Amino acid sequence: MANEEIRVRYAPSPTGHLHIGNARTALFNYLFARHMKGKFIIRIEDTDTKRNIEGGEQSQLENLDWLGMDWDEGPDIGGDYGPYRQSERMSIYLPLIQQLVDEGLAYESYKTEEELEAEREQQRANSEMPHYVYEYAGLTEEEKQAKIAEAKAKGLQPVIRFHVPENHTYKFNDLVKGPISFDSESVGGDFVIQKRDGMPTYNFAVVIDDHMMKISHVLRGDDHIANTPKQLMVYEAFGWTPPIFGHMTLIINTETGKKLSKRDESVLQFIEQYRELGYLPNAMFNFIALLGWSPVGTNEIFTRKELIKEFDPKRLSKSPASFDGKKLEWVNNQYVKKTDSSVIADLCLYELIKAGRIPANPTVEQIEWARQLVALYKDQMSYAAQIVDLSAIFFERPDQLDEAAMTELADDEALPVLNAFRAHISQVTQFTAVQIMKVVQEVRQETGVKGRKLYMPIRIATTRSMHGPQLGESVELLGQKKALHHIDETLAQMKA
RNA sequence: GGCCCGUUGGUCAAGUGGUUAAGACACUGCCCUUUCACGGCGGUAACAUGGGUUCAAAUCCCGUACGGGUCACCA
Repeated sequence: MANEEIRVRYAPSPTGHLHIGNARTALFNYLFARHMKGKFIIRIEDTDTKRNIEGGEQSQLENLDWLGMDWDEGPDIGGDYGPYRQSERMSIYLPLIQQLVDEGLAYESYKTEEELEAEREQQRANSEMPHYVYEYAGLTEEEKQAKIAEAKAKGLQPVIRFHVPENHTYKFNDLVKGPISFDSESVGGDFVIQKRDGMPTYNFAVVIDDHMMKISHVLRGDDHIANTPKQLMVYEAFGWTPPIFGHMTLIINTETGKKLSKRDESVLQFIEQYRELGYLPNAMFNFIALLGWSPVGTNEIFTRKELIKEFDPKRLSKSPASFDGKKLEWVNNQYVKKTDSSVIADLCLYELIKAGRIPANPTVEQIEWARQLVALYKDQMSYAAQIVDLSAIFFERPDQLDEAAMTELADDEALPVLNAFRAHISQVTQFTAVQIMKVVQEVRQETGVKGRKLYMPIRIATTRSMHGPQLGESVELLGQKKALHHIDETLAQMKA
């Protein structure tokens, strides 16, 4: 095993969009593969035909791609160990299931779901752990056959259950958690390996595929720990060597302290939602890599390349990772600031159009205007969708001025400043930031007012707010007409 | 309930027997600045708990408490 190629996989079921938790699993597998110069494989686990959704696989792949992960083998590109969809691997599973049955390691089970549910109900009532009870216990071979014949006569379809060995301890050395062991009694009885509809179950198919695809390491969520002994049993039954397992802690919601649940609405859970808000893929990649893993130094901002270089599964955390949306915003802002303005502008343009702030088919002038707008806010923007609120003063009808603003305007010097500014600014032919600031200087000379007493009234009157980006640029983007209109409204208000 | 796992500042998170117990986010002070933001320099604040082991324990062992995961013909 030691010299064999490192091969890891991300194996989603196509039941929905790419969830943060899954994205993280994929990402760590990806980093591990790239770091070790091994292979990263994608396999679709679609054995639950009822839960598969239209476009689920496509969405998973698209979002991985958006995050910047590439894979060496997968359902879309094939590979030497295909097919890469479990639903297409029936011809591999079926003979192996039969083999176990022939060897007496698995058997047909006719207990119905109702019976099983009743059984579990009863056990819970007795405060026992719910578990399957061997249905042919104490029967002779003849009696057993008779029971099977009876079930068949009723038209019942069996499932295939795996015989769980008794008095056996299953141990593995987890890459993240260290040594873990389970007694065979603790897995809940003989488990199903083939469902009534003929499909293999997860715990069976995953073993077959990982073995056939020569997977060397399995990095997955904590929630799979309890499945591991079952899988080890299957490896044992076939005489195969299991891969190395590493169970990563789950991502929890800081507010509730619980595992991020898809129904949890306090946190956006899907990669697509962040994409839609204008988050940058590299920032998401960076942030997700820090969820349950920490680099050696104190730096937290890494390129994909650096992360590949730095990644070490030994540094995967043992305690739960908490999803902190504020931190994500900060990380994304770090990226926004250093990303090419035109990229940010395009994302913002999309958001502005979506918000109805600019038309769906903007003119060249409108696009240019939007670019200038974005440049003003780039440094403080966490993600592109924020441009909509940040730039509200350029779109919404001016609100009432707040008390603090009115206090500023109540100053004796405010009125002369505004009157002078209005007189000059209405005459400007080239309405640019440079010209506007020139006017401000003229007002200064004319009135003798300077500093805050000069700038603040102008800022408030034009942008209708005490705060905002650079004055010249802001007023330029407002446009002459709007600026004058705002000034007039303000003057009217001051007289009232 | 059984079995598994975890517990360092408000929130994350380094730390693997001897440290002034990193760093980040958030909060906050000062500086920069016409304002906001960005940026720079500071600040407040932590080893769940009780027993061991040891010259020495956040680090190792046991118990307790709290939290989480899992117990499907879902993955």
